[in-house]
Amino acid sequence: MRTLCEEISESDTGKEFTFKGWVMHYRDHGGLIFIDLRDYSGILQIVFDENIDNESFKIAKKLKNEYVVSIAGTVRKRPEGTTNAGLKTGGIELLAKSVQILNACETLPFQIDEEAEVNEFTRLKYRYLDLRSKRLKDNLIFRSKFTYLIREFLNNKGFFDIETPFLTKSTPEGSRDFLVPSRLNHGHFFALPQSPQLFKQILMVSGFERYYQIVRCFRDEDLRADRQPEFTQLDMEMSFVEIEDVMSVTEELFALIFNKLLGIELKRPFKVLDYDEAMDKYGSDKPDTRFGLIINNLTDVFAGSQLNVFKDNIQKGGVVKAVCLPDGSNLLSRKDIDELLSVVKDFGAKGLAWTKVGENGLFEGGISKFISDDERNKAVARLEAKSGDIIFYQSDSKKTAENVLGRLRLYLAKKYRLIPEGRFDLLWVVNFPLFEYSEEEKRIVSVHHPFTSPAKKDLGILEKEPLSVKSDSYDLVLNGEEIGGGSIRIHDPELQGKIFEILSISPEDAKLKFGFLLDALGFGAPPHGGIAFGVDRILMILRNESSIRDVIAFPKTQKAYCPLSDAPSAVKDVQLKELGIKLRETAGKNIKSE
RNA sequence: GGGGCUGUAGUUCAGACGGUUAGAACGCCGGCCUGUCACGCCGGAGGUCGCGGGUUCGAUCCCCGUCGGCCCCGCCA
Repeated sequence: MRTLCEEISESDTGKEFTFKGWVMHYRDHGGLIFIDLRDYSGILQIVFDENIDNESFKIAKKLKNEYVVSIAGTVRKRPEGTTNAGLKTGGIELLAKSVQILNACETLPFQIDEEAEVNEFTRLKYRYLDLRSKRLKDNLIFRSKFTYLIREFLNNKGFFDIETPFLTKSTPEGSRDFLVPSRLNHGHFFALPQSPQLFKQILMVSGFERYYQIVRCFRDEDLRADRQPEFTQLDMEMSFVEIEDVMSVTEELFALIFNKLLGIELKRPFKVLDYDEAMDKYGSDKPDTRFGLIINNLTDVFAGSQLNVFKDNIQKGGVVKAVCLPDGSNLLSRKDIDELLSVVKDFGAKGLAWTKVGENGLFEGGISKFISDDERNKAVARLEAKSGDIIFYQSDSKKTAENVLGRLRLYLAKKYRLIPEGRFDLLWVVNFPLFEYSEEEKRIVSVHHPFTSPAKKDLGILEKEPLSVKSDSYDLVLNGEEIGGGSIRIHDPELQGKIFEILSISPEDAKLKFGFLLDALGFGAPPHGGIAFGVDRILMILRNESSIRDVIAFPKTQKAYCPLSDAPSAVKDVQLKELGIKLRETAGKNIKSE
């Protein structure tokens, strides 16, 4: 019978127990040895005393860090003055009566729970050791509780957990597919799903009405701190619903998660921001609303500006927008301001105009001498600027000005620590455009995906003004990260056909690529809609981590390589032969073995 | 595809104008220690300075290339 380290307490004093786990710390005092024993529940101090049990004491002498042991003994209160407030079991200890070494451990490539940050490649190579650390272990246990809570909630709400294929069809829109060659159909390939989108819609046609899945998705794109080639989505779909129904279930779910896992009561309903307003005020479709630095439009104020960069741009139809950094005069030296210029140039800005706000709201430095009293008073009023602030201006196309200022406000907030810690800002962004024009492809493309329903009110202008059409889609944003998105889908094959037409996807192509969904829509598809959440990203934010790698058990490096398993790797020629595959000459250069 | 930072002992980091034997801390090995908890004290081992080439009398340091790691842009419906 085995007991866990943190299962016992002072009330167990005098009782005998057996513990099994790892030697976390080893402190040899000559005639007395302490070890901190770690199991998945926590830590317990064990004492070996040569005068009390010489047999086990001799074995204890051989123990080293991370040895696996089984130790039996008696629980006792620690002598006065030797308790450890830092440990949950710090008031007690186990006096060992017998000990058995279950397994030894080689010298560690890095210290577990070491405060200094160990090179991530080494940590990934020995991931099993890194996962012994409290931080990563707690993250994964949290993840398990998180997914359990979701399943419990959705099952109670009448959702069915239904699996969809991993070996599926490559689809043209969206991200690059991971391909899997078919041995039985040479020259044909499966694709791993970017998401179960088409299948969950088909499940609605089948009449399940409420579906969910916590499912792996695959996208062969470049990696980032918040992007892995395989990641986990909470995928949901419902029949006979409107936007409000999807939002309502989502909000209830998130309220539950925050309440049960973080002890935080979320305010409901969540804030809802129009896409246009998000772009206008935050320069982003995933605004971080934890801090100010709101972008303001000053185009009307500077319509008659004597500053040519402002005047000419406005005449061309551009905008002048600005953010005000409170106390910026103190925070930034002249050199800092100069450095900001190169920062915003990286963001795509042509320049960076600025003014300091001095006494009585008068402007100093930068472009102040080109600004009239009237322009200044209006700008100060609109930005609610106070003396000591700095105002940064962008005069450019609406798109560029908003993008630059949106990124500038994030940059400034991070650099000058304006983001309050421990705060969670959840909000919806709605009324996205249905389409946008792709310069690269020289055609109209979907902002969300081609099955997203246009907003009812815009159906009349669908063909005349497609770029003005809004969609019935919604994104959920947490602390400036997009953590989920979804839409009401098109369930009318005729409307779906029109959308493909606008996207310049021919009926033949549409049939080839999505034919099975289009067929299904023709057999009594109910109105339906859904949403999908990035599980890893949510966990990253809830756990206050800076990378999703820290909430994934076995993540990959930025080159999509797994140092633990050495994947991907070359395969034997016979394997390729079976698949009917011959490598191109250029592919051979990087092959290391076999 | 592009930009930035980076690679020195098992780990985290120093290092020098280009010049004897490349240092520290932690870890590891050995010894001492009965109340520690990142125990302490004494001693010891441990280095292809990522890899390849070049310049040089001499390169860990300078130059070129290459491989890897992290962050970002593009990309990610």
